[in-house]
Amino acid sequence: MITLSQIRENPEQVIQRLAIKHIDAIATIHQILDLDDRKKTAQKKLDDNLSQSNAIAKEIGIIFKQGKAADADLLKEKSANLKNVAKELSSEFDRLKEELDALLVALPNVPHSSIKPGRTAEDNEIIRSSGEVFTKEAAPLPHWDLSARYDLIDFGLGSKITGAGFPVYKKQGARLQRALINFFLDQALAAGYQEIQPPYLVNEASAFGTGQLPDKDAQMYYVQLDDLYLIPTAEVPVTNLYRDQILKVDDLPVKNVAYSACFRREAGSYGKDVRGLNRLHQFDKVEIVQITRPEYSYRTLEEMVQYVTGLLEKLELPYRVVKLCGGDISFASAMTYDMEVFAAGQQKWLEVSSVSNFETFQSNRMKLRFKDETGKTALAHTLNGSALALPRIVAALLEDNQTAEGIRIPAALIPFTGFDFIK
RNA sequence: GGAGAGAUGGCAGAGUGGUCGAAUGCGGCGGUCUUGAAAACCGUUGACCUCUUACGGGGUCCGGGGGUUCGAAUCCCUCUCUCUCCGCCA
Repeated sequence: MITLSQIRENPEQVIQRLAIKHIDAIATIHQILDLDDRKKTAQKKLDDNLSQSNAIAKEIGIIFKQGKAADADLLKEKSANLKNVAKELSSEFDRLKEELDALLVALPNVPHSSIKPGRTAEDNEIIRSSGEVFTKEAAPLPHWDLSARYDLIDFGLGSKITGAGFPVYKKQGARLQRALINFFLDQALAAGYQEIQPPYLVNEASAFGTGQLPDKDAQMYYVQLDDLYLIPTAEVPVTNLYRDQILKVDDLPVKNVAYSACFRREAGSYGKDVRGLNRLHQFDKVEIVQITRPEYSYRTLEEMVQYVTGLLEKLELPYRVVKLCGGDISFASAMTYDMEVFAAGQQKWLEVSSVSNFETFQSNRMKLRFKDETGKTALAHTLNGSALALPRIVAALLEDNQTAEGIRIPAALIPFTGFDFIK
């Protein structure tokens, strides 16, 4: 969530930036400032009251030690009166604090100054494209036809044992999937990331920390019996590893990579690009997470984009880098780049990675701080990105490398698959 | 799932209901000594909120929440987590 000091220091700027995300925050921001003032006043009153009570308690302690217990009665009465007042002051303070927090938690992150105020994905800015979009076949097939032809993925079987959106990978399809996971992890390791294997279920505090709660609770599967959420991305457990921590400067940057299955309910998205692997309830993803000092976070963001496009180049996939506009950027993000690959069979660009800088939005929620060389503590910046999401990569690999004889495997992947052709 | 024990500062580990934000040790930081380092010695070392231009105050925090009391790290209730034993089991 946005920090109070951010709002106090420059409320106009916060309002203007939120307008880029198409949020009219004028009333809310003024309400926040007003509540904050009232909260402070209430706190001062309460603190003064408690201070008096503390003094009296100490005095009574001394009297007791001197063995003059009877003399304490008057003070006791005085203290009791103070306590009655304190109760009211305290509940007033709590009420204001709750009201204030509720407003703060509901506000999305302030976008970076460079973010353009577009409405939809149509308005996103294409930063760069990798060369030509190739189509070797005259009439390339979509991956769902290819995976049926070569028996790689069985959607019907997944529906039978679970439901729609839970495909079963088979034979070379399953091996390709495993090869990609290993390839991505090895690449990340070589780039200096530390490997993590996180839990796939998280508690409420974790889901809140990265911003899934309370905003996107309909997106997560919830296990009611144990009050746990299935992770929609490894970002949630891997970032929350550092919740309530004060890191040393030497610990930064934290660079973690994790493979995990991801679970998304995708409520409300039925009928929209849901064919084949395009949108699933369960999918595999390798995620990179970084925690940096504020002054380095945007450099890190660019570096992460470079890293991800490097992967796409090794996979020989045509891609483009898209910078999201205000209307398309997520609740928690200050800046996001999407990487898209071209799937020849569908003649469509598919989003395979989303790399974001959250600045202090997540770290403020989870109290993730670092102590600089002068001994001052400050909120760290958090970033993450898919590197990469498997299903759409598989879709593009199948569609873009199809030939009449079968499907070619890119050279970089062959050591991991153990085969160079799908027949 | 059943029975028991526990949760204190970066770590280890004391703590009688009263001046305890908390002994002590280790670690960290600064200094003395040294050509330099180590050792030794001395000092210092939590987070958050808030008042004040400043100097400097006040408040909260001993796993979370609630209660008893003039006063709680210490007593009571409750939740969570950890450990030990038993049961079940990949």
